Amino acid sequence: MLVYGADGFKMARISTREQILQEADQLFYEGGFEGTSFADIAAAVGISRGNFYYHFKTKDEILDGVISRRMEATRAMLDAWAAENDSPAERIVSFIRILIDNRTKIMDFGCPVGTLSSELAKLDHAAQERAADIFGLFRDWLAGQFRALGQEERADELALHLLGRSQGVAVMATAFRDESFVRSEVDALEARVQALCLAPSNHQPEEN
Amino acid sequence: MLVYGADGFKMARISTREQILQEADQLFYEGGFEGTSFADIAAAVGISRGNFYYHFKTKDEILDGVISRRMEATRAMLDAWAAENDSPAERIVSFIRILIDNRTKIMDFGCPVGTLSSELAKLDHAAQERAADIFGLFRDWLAGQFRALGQEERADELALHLLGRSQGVAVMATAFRDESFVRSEVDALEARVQALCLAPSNHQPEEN
DNA sequence: GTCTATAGCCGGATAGAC
DNA sequence: GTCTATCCGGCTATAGAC
Repeated sequence: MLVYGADGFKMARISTREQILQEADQLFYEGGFEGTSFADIAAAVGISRGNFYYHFKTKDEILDGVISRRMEATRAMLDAWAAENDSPAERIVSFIRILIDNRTKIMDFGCPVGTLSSELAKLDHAAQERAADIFGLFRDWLAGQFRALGQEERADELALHLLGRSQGVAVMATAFRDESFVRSEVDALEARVQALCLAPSNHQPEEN
Repeated sequence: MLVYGADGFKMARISTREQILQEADQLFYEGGFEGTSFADIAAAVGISRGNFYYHFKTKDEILDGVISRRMEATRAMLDAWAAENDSPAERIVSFIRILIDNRTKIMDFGCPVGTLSSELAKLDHAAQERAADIFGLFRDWLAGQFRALGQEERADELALHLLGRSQGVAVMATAFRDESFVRSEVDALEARVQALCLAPSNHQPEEN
């Protein structure tokens, strides 16, 4: 399928399959997996439902593709954060800042990873584990940064804690549709990372 | 509808309406609102689908009833915690402990309040605000306890923080199906409350 | 690769007998 | 209050023409 630029001139060749995954990714985020129908995706892409099945046999196949796509995107984002920042503390702060950068969407739809994982858990869906693997990427990457900060022993614990904190922020921001809580928690988390920097060898006090 | 006890003798009269709400409450928690059909609820109650509509005209009406039911249950639980414990610190610890007491269900289905609120947000459902009001009950009650602990200024902030932490724990526990993280976070939160007790007048250090 | 047409099922919702 | 029977629409999925 050909996709034309805004000037109607420059054009890029994006495979229909890729376009389906792109739209499905967004729709699954904004409307949930169950809440999104084939018709919704087909309409967003601009193809017929019939054509759809040429590319994906079942809805689960699309979900699988969407999760793979998110895994790839996550890896790329983590690599970029590592490349853009020299210190592990700055890298961790890059992670924390996604809460600020994406606050509007988070208030409307929550965290893409957390909400998908929770929905699939309730559906008792086989792909729930794969969805949680996206959390695994963040967890391992964050643990690596904490190790580089000198937190050898507690690296994984700190990574899980930070992931959990960010999930809590996302859920509360969605529930109350309030961004002031996002900001105060982000400030507290950033202060925490700074404190770990200054005294890396033992347990750290934390303000919130 | 008559409900017989295990001995087949003693019996209690529970209205069908109440029984529907009871089953719907559990099914919405375990399978999600969208994931639960009228047929599911009717089967759980043991009535026909047709009979159903005598009690509730629409699915949204059931949701409304379930939320009201949860509000009532929450108020009763908060009152009980207040009655059972003399100190505000012990009351707050009662709240924290629900993560331990319900850990098995939380690992399977997450937090009933958080997951419902997130699902309704994605569905852009009118009842999302009412679902968040359940959080509001916890928020206000916790803030009251923090005020009693001498945290006049930061009472609401601390309440929101604690609510968010518990939501983060629930999401991570569901994603990784791991309860060790639940325990370590609960320990950290309890220690935090103790610290607030000992030095109530200023910002508190926190271990996690 | 893309379309139209359609099968077959299941969802919410209604009518009316008992 | 409870039932059976039924409508209608949307859903996933398939068949086959172009």
